[in-house]
Amino acid sequence: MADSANMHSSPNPNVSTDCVVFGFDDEKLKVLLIEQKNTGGISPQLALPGDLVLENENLYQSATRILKELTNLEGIYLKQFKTFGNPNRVRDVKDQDWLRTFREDPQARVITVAYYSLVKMEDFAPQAASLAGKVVWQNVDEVPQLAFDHNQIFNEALERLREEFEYKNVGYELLPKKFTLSMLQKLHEIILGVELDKRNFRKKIKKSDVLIPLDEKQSGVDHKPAQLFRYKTASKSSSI
Amino acid sequence: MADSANMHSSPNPNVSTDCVVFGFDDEKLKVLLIEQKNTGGISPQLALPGDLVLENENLYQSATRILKELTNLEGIYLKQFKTFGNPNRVRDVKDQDWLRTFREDPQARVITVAYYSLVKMEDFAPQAASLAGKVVWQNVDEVPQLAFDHNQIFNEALERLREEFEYKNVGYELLPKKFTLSMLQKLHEIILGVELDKRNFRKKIKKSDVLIPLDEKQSGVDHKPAQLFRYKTASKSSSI
DNA sequence: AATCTTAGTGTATTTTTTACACTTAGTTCG
DNA sequence: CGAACTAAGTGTAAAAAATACACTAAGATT
Repeated sequence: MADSANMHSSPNPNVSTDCVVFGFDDEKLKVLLIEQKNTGGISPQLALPGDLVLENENLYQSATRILKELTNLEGIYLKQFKTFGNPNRVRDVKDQDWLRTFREDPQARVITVAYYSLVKMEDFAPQAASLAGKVVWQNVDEVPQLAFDHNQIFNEALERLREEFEYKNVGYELLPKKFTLSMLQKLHEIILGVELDKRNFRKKIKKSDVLIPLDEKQSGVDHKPAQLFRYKTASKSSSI
Repeated sequence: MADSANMHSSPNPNVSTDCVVFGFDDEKLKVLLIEQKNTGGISPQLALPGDLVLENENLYQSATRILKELTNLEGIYLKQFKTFGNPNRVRDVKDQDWLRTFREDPQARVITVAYYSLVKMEDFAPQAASLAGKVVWQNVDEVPQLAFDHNQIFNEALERLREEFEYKNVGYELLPKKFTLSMLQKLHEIILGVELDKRNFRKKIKKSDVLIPLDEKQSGVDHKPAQLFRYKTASKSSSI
């Protein structure tokens, strides 16, 4: 089947993973993007962090490795949400291979498995590395045109993130280990774009029974420190 | 990076799609499986219908094409739900290549994009074709050991199907065009494994406002014919 | 005309969700 | 060291949603 173009090329597609990392501070929901290293004067294209899957890693390992390599972020729970595989989603784009360390087969299409995540921005300080010249936190409502079909991937990730917060009523493994109820509430407000009542929110969370109170309080704040919580680890095997 | 094994093999993975087609009659929820053509006497292995993605089709096209080729089912809405890519999920298995028309690179791993669907069994009559020797509707609570990691894929599909019915309260594009409220209720009961109250069910559906009553009634029944409905087509572009 | 089968409908009770305001613990500043 | 500041933490009443429950209606079959 199909002996196309160059000699040693197989028809097998390249497979990559892309990460849509959402970050929140006390104001806005943002998304982590990377920027090309040496832009020759012209406006640099932004993209989601992503790269090809290696031969001996599973998809989740690939996503975490690549995120670490490009942005130095580690210890983040990533959730697979969709695989994008239009035949021309990457192949057509000529001069944007800076986003991939190495196209195994430059003739072949690229199918990408997309993951998303959510982090508190102040707990993580991404640093550009490898092929990324720069990393930026971009407001989700001000995302410019991205490389490839990354706008589509981003949009679907945002949609899924919001669904996750509406149906299940908490963002499960998507948060740092320890957090306060106010942080959690703020998060819901930012993501869903609504204001919530403090007492009702706490009632609901309590009843849903997904949090465990820790023997520990917030520190380093100039007011009454809040109780810290963590999620009950249902610990879904996230290794595929 | 990795110049492994045989000469013309690239490290690019094979990519396939697998379909978990759920069927319901008035009793049970079933899943469509295929069986090897010429089993040499020994017990034949069952598997989900699936095969490699071709060079110039997108993933959704691939899934529908393969489903048609193997089981002759057509016009079914398929929903992508997860991609499975453990490095050894298929490579290790020796004698089961009957499930793939042609392994582009027999050395390389196989990453599979999984879809699920739901059909009313009487509206569709699957027929084995191509490499499938036989197709069977298997009760979801009596699924035997399947090829590869297909049990895992099946289990996750079932989980997702049930979630879909709990959170959104209807199975959107997953059903045939026209149906009665009793059919829809029966479906919910079968999928969720519970009994529902007729009046309350109708109240809820009515309020959720996802159905449109048609100018048409059921025919061919020996009792009062029921009103037919269809879904409001939000018509999500399902082409990727 | 009588019988059979599933369609189709309303109300009272319980549970869940919402709206709403004050006290408490710790920090900072004078 | 006390006063003032800041966010944490808590309960109750009203509204809305979910549940439990049983009969009449329409068409087909005898």
